[in-house]
Amino acid sequence: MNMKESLTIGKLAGVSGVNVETVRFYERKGLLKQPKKQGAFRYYPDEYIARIRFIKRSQELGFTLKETKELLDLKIKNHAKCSDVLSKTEEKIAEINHKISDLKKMKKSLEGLANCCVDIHQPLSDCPILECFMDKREK
Amino acid sequence: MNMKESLTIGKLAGVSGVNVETVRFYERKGLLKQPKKQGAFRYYPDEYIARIRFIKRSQELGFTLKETKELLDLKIKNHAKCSDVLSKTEEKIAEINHKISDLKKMKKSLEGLANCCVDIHQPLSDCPILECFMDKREK
DNA sequence: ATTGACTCCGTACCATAGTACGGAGTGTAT
DNA sequence: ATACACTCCGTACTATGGTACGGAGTCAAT
Repeated sequence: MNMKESLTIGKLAGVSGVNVETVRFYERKGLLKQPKKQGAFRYYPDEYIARIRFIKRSQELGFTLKETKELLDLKIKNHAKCSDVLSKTEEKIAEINHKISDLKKMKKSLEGLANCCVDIHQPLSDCPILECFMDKREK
Repeated sequence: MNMKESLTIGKLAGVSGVNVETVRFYERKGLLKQPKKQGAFRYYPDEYIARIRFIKRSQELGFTLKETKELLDLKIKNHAKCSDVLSKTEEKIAEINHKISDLKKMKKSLEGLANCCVDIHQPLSDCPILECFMDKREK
């Protein structure tokens, strides 16, 4: 086996930007499946890199490991179970839309604050971000 | 003091959707400041409700408590320190933009999956979401 | 064939974000 | 005035998401 091309756990962790122990942890949690061992060690296919990066980013976007696993498990195996996948997928899309919408509200609120810094004449509430998820009517 | 109108810790927690202990925890962490006690108990102004809700939602959007505190602390006290606030605010806005952009990528990827369920003739990769943060060129 | 870096695996530890507990005190309703 | 729910505070425990450790085994280069 050519050591330079094969992806051992250490190299996988290195290029994915995580710790070796984290890879093992994800395996235990079922987010990564352990590849068949060739001899005593495991060698990983390249797509594990994208998988690990997805996991990290998904967490930064507010999904737990459990939710991230659900996202990664969304795939069609046969068309019989398609409706299951479809409903779960649509649920996740709705959740994502809600996140995007709330992030946009936070952003607007922060932009208001920034404007106020630029233009001294802008009025500003004490802590503008506080109100960002409130309905216009409630303000 | 009129018990029905004053916001004790239990009522605050109740309407904010968190545990009493969580309110105390946030106080210890500096996310909420302890209001002056009237007698032996604390009574909270109404804006604490919005504050706690903001904290919860901010976490669901992938911000840690520390980052959430930074967001809540973004406010202008005097125009001298405006440039500090401005640069931090712009940093946060950039972070939010990045989140929105990645969530949109996830969403597109899931929409592709959903389409594939609807239209049996759509081609589909094994786990479409895996590639969602990749550059078009890399695919 | 030996060295040195790496893997394996179990287990223990860590930080973050809460949650629970329990005894003492307090507020208010009856 | 007494009952009862609620507050206060410190401390201990929990779940999630990792990190660290250590002894044994392995790979591949010299």
